[in-house]
Amino acid sequence: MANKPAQKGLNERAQHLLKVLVSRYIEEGQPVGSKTLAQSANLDVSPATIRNVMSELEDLGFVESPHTSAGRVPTIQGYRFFVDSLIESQPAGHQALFDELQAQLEQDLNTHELVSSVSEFLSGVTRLAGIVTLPKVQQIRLRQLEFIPLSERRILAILVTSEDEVQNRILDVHRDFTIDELRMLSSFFNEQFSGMDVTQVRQTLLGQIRNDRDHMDRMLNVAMDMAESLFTPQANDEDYILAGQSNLMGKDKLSNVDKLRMLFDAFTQKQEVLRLLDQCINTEGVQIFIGNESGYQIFDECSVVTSSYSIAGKALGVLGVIGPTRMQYDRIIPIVDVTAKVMGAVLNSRT
Amino acid sequence: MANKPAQKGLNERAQHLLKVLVSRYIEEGQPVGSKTLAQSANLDVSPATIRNVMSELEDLGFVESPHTSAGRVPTIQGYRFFVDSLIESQPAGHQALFDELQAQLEQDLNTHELVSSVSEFLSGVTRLAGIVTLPKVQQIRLRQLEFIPLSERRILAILVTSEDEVQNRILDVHRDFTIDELRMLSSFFNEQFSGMDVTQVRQTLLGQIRNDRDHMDRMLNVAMDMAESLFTPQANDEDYILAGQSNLMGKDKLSNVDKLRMLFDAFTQKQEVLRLLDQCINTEGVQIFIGNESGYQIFDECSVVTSSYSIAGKALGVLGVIGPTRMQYDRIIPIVDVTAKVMGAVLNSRT
DNA sequence: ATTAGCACTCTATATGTTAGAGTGCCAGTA
DNA sequence: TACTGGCACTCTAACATATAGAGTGCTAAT
Repeated sequence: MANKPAQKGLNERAQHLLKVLVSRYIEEGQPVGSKTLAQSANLDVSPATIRNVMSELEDLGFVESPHTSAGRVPTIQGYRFFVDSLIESQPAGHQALFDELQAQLEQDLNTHELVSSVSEFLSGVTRLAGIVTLPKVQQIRLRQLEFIPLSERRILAILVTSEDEVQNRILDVHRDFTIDELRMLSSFFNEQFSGMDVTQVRQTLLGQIRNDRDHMDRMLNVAMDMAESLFTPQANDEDYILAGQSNLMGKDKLSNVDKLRMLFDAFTQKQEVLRLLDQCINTEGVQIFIGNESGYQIFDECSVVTSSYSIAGKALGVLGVIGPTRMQYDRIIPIVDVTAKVMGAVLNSRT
Repeated sequence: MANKPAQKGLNERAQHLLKVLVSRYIEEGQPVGSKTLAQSANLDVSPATIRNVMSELEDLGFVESPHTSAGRVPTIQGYRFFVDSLIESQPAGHQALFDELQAQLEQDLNTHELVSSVSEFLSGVTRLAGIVTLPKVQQIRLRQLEFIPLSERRILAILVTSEDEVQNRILDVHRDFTIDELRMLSSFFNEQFSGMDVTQVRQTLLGQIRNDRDHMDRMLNVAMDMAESLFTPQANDEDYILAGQSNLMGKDKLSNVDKLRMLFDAFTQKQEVLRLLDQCINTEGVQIFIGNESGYQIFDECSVVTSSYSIAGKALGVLGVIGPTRMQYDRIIPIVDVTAKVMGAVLNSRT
């Protein structure tokens, strides 16, 4: 009566055993046998019974055996079930650590430094690779815009954002501008758009163009053209900062040179990694990709644990850690979770 | 009469044999035995004779034996002698490659992109890690300087250099400045210093301060203060761009995980690597560090081949490759050499 | 449903054995 | 004196073989 199959033919005992098995394997890195398991799980059953259960679990695809006499190892599906249903995350015991992080971040850092700090924090605490994307520029507010003439037909545009971050872009334009003209332009922009976030600016611009472009004077028309190229998102908006990648060296499966090399190359190329991270940005809470679940071959032997960080409810970027599939999920998950929250809080407080 | 000891007791035949031995070892990666060597060197002597010579070479510290029956391997001293006296560098056969490089660099790249391109070129052609320092800012000419007020007591200074490179620095100042004041300041600076290189600017400033600071009006005094913090070299002047570090993975001795990991960490920390590179900047021609010669433990199993690149005779930075001690010096050395020259030429042509 | 018992499988480890490569030295030769 | 052939010696890498231990799956008994 009590031991009815709980879900998908996995009764409570089987779940408990799976949990203990995965935990032990994560700790030891060795296949777990029936005898060991019988001792670890406080179940008062014999190894033979365990063996029967293991056989079930193997049929269902949660564990597998490297070879005949070698105990069992969790499969990706096994990890997945473990992470989804069996884990009880320690509600972040490391309060002191996070206080320290927060204190550090509240110093006068620019965005780049802040992102680096967080990435290094993640890598340091987890002893894995930490990764943090730069905040999406579109969602950052414009504070100031200035133009400086460089040479004939080249203008340097300087955007100062609410984060004290400065961006430079060189514009190639169709004709010369006098200094006065440039001054007019910049004060026009500053009056109109200062304080708006970049997406808003873009939308406003597009709206104006549609409505009454014909009625505007030539000067304004020029301004519109400029602004368009200025507020078009640029490739370098999409970037991340990685820390502690060397932590991945010599980690069981990853000690395979070729695998590791492909992974490191992917970190340098960035696009593939970015595509994966982009998938996470609009997801609430912690997201986990185990092994090939991500769909990217490079991460075959890896797991990626991410969470998005946000300001005023708007997700600005993604952070997380990358490590071997055999990682301490129960410890890592709350760390990533809380780190994202701390980062969001710090970003919010400096608005 | 002909076979007199040439130098340090190394007669011509011994030198020839050392050369063949090192070449073969670089190619094959296997200890070279007397029989093999007797065949490879066209000397018409028996293996027994070779053995006698090897014994000498071993006494002198040019070769060593991993174990009793394993042939000989060059020592660091052996490589050194090989590189200094025995090598005949192929005078850069790869003309086509360099033409391609030059063409690529002559596109409209900013400094950062240019440096990256060169680093990737080096890594691609040599299949080792390429490294290129950013040009020392001090030796770059100032083109334009602008100030933008950010908030009370904070001013954004923008330096545009002759390379179309833009640098931002935020200045914390003691009092507020009106926009007009800032305008005055910037036009003053531009009149005085535009076209000078940053070192010159600094020197001029120091001179003026010494001479007649008291006689200047308050405004100029302020300007001087600003300029001082503005033209003080900053830490980020010292930086490099590394490419193809993953090429170092799985390279004989470097397959040792711990060694490789230390090396990768050093690349991330940068300071140690930078200190080594800095030593090279004022050296004419190609410089080579073999194994522990560099004095840095991290490079124990590595060789570093560098050359400085310069503009109008002034060395601006250093480029080179990093690889295992067992690298094809005869091929690598001219590549590094010519690359430095091409880079210098390109930088020169865009003045 | 659970278990003890047993035969079976597979790995990891140790132990030999052997072939080959290479050396160093000695005595002979030009 | 400079070279060489010959030989005993050493060491490694590769292969074969044996053994202990871990763990399984099945069966028959509870």
